[in-house]
Amino acid sequence: MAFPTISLRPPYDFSRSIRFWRRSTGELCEQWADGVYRRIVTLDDRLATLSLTNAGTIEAPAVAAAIDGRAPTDAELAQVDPLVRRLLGDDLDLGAFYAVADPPMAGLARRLYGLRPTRSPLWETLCWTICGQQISVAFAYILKRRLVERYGLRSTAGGRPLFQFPLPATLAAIDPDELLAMQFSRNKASFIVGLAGAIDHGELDLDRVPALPTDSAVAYLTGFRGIGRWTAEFLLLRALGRADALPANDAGVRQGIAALYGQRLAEPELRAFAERWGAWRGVAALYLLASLRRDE
DNA sequence: TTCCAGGACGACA
DNA sequence: TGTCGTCATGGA
Repeated sequence: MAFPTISLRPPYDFSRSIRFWRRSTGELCEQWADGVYRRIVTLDDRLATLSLTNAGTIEAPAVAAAIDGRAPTDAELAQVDPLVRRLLGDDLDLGAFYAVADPPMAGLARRLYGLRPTRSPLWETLCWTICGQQISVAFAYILKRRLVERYGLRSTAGGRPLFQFPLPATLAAIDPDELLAMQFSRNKASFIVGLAGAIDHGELDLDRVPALPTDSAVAYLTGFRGIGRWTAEFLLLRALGRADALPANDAGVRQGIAALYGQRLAEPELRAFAERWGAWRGVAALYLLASLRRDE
């Protein structure tokens, strides 16, 4: 069956970009198997499974899109096109980043040529980031998986389970003690249930975040309990692809700089160091994180 | 055993 | 305003 293709901004390495955030095979809200990326999306207020496969090259990138395993209708395609572009970060001009990279970063960019990490929904990413506060990534994946399995909406795609991340209203209604039993810390349980409630009550409006400049978005988000500066910056980088959002307190970013530049920097020094990348400091942070992975 | 992971918060000076 | 203790778990 032929699926419509969506042309993307070059350079773009689909496979490398999809793999970037996937550091666990236990991820339930997205799938990457047999060259197909799948995620539950909302079209016309109904849930559907979006499938993407590579249909181009790094210099002429394109993806083929399917909805629920079939070709999307014209009306669906009109919604899928911008959704896919947001998901794959098509607005990010890697060529412009590569042009401002200093020699070590330029070397890293050559190694990771075409990497433009996939984005994920704000609420899901916010919860994931809170799961990841302070603990190892591996354990954070375990926490997220438990949350999704218990409270998410299960479906099946490609013969495997695929979940919609639990809605704020669902998590707002639970007793935080339920999360303690799943090995969430008291703080994490309180943060997630509290933020879910803030969204459910209209106090926290994640929909307004994309329209805010990065500094304003950080200020807005850190006004809520459980969201510190690292969480806000990491969220903006991962969920919205904000090129200038630098999670300077990130252990991985610090490691990446130590490995690439031989300097172990604390947060204030790291922010000053990152000024060399200007408005691309967030993308540089992503490349630093990628540089630490054995499979890259 | 100790330290460190993709930190945040509250108490305290 | 800046520092410190605490929270939680697992791997090195």
